Amino acid sequence: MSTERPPATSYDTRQRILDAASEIFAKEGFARATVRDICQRAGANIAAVNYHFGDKEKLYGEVLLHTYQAMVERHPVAGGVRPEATVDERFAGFVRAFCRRVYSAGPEAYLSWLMAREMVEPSPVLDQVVNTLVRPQQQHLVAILKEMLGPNVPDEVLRSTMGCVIGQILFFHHCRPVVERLFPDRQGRNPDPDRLAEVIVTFSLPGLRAVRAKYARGGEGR
Amino acid sequence: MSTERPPATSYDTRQRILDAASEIFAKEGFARATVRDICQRAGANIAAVNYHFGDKEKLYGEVLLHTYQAMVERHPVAGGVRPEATVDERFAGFVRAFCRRVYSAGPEAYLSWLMAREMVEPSPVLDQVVNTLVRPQQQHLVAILKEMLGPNVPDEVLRSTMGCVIGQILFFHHCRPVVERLFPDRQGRNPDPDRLAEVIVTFSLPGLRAVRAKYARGGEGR
DNA sequence: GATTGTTTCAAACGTCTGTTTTAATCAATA
DNA sequence: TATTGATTAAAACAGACGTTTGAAACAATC
Repeated sequence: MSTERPPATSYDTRQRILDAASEIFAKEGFARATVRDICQRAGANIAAVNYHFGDKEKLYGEVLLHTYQAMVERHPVAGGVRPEATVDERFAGFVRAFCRRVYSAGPEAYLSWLMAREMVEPSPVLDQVVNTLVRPQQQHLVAILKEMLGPNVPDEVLRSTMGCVIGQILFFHHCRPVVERLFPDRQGRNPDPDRLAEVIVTFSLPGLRAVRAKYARGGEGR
Repeated sequence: MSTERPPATSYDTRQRILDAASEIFAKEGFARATVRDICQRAGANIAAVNYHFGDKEKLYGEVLLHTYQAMVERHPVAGGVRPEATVDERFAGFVRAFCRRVYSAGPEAYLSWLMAREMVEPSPVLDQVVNTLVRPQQQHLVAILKEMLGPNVPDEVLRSTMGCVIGQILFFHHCRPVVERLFPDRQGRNPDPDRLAEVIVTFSLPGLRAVRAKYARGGEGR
């Protein structure tokens, strides 16, 4: 339409490369993914990556940022629960949204795979991803947890508790190869996000109350 | 001493390569680790890997199996708690032993790194590792959980609960790059295994009782 | 229609990797 | 001491990879 942005054809190749790259990076990882594969799937020439993105690493950076951004918009952190709801409900909303992110299927699952790989082979963009995209999520959860655990809980316990919650959510994703081999009958099937979220909430709420009770001093314990 | 085993020198190179390889595979991953680096660190010739192990992949397989085996012997699954102890104590022992395995330092940490990489890029030996080394650990935990959750709990819930427990333990290991960037003051420091285990037990016991209560029918509910 | 700047293309470059080769070295046997 | 088999060593091989090159194709401007 306007003359300010690059013409349609070039934008298309750029976008096609981004799409192909997000799939191949997610499935193969940065090292095993080849620019030849990416360009072939995108129907572009090998030189296109260097022309449009500079090099393989910058392409990867753009893929990771875009994919994470899209996922945050697709599954907002509150999980559809209004801020006026009870803490327990907001907690359940957070867990449900997170589970839906992690246990999606198809192209929506690419982010989970990319991030899992980042945990083992961090790339230069991870700093930016954490600071601009992960931190808001973490702050949302910590705010909820602070409300649930009371004002006296030390920061270290708050962090551990946060780890307990997120760890439960991520387990079946991060340990999938082991789970698949332990239970071959379940092979290839993702856990149902909402049912998993329900189990995690059932499991966590009493634990959170126990932690609160442990640190409730000064007339807080009922 | 005896003439039956290979002479000392050759055994030494073989062992030196194994040691060097476990470090480099753990730190760099299978793909980024080069046989040149491994042989240089082992003080051996490049051809030694192929001579003693066949190829890079077989060397890796032996490294993973040996490392896992050593860790199982170093931190037995019961965590020093006797079988006559209460379920809660045995549960705490399991969690503590697992935490100590995952959050060791130095060469003892190699297994955690190797396994974390396996979760993202499974190798052919993973089948054997899971079946011969992981499964006994899992069965030990499941036996404890069955005792804690009662007979009526469905297998799927049992599995989810197991995931909740292991997920909590693994979080700070599997998500270390994110945790480091969220809390730069904690950078480089592993969580203290025993304190983390304590938090996880405190957090989990009430959750486990809640799950038990949920599935306690037929005169079980008090 | 000529010109300019952008985008595509095929081919090649240079590097790094796992592996193989072939000869040298070593230890033990006869 | 001569011989045999196992081990080490240096060098080269063959393939894959990210990147670059230089020309061709294209679109927009004058």
